[in-house]
Amino acid sequence: MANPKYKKAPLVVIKRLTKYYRYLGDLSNTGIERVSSSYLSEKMGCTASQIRQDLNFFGGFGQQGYGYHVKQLSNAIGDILGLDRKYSVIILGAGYLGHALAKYSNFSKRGFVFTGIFDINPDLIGTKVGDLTVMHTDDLIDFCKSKKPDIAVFALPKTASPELAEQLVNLGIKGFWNFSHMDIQTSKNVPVENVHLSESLMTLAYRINNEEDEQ
Amino acid sequence: MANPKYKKAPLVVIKRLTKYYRYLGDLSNTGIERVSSSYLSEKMGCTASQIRQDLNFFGGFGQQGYGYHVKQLSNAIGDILGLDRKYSVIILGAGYLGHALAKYSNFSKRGFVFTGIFDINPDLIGTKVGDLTVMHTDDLIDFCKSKKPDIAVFALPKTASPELAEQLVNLGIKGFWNFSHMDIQTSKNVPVENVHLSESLMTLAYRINNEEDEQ
DNA sequence: TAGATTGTTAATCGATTAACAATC
DNA sequence: TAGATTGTTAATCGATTAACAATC
Repeated sequence: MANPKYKKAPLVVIKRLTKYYRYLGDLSNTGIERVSSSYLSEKMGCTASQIRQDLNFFGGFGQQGYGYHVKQLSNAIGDILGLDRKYSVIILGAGYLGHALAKYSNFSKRGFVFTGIFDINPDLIGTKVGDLTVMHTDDLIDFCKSKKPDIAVFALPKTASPELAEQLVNLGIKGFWNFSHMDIQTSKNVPVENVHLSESLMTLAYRINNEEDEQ
Repeated sequence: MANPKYKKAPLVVIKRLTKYYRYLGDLSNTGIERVSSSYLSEKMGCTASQIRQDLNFFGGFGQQGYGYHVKQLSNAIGDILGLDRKYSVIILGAGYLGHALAKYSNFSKRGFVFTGIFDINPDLIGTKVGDLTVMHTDDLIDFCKSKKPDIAVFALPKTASPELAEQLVNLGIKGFWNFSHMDIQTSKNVPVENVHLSESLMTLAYRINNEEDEQ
């Protein structure tokens, strides 16, 4: 499944790749065709050396004396990240967070297509979220069997049952995007990307109290 | 403003501290009084050595032969993170994301109190979000002058004006929690915690394609 | 050609892990 | 006391930066 053209990179590199991808998209939108590692490094607040090191890990995308071709590089990074295919995504939890994610158009632009949204709250079942209709969680298994989604989003406020993740993996879910408090663990080694909002906010609190006046 | 009891730590350590805090809270809720670094490390999937190293950075919270007192340690970490005070938080953007954040009760439990929510959409002005009433962004400056909030959340779908952040800093905002695409830069060195959801989702895509079968 | 900028190696820096003495 | 587990130092590992030769 991995793009055999590129060797596997450490996660720190990948996280930075997603940032480069965003900046390159911005540059492309403003019509800029070429960019140097030093220009990008200044914009992004990192070292030019790091950018070149990161990119060179996957092969030579640049040209001496010229720099990098913005669109070409952007496409290459897209390929590395796996954005050259589509992902069917289901959302578990049709609260405000589920809504926010389902309606955020940037995701679909990158190939993430929301195909189902589920909840247990009877007031929500049948209501519309964009193009989708909220389904009952009882229908989740049947849905997965027939539609084979790739990614499951845990947008539930509280902890879901731990067995649910295991069940979903057996139904073919290949990755989890987890906004819930719960830790997701499955017998198969399926990747889980956690977005722990409280942890992010607490980090901000620390920084507010400890970074001021710093340059 | 920083808690003078504790020296300033690298951000990687702080991020882990927030995780320890979460796990300790869980342990505390299930009535467990003491915990060892090795037990915690197994639960969390890290090394016991790292936990001890992290905690020892701030001083000796444990006791040889016994381990750590859960509540005591949790409180100490809370103090380090700055959760021993209250933060007044305003939300910019009353869409689904703004709603989700405002209504998430876990934040207020940790001292983050939402005091205002703003939008430019006339259909939203005056509507209720929990206890709050959505205000027009035109009223933002007056609000800040009188209420002096600490944290501003950028929950806008698109990019806001870059000058807005600068203006908010001059009005006393001490930190930003940024969900928008935009990079927030201000003349004063005010901390910005970014939650770039697309980057997180793209990382998941990479991992789906490159981690499978791994143990 | 000269200038610019990459690709790439080597040096540095910081973070993680291992190990064990201290001590409850 | 003996056992358990921290506190802490030293060793290892990995990531970042600096430097410069290669080359467009």
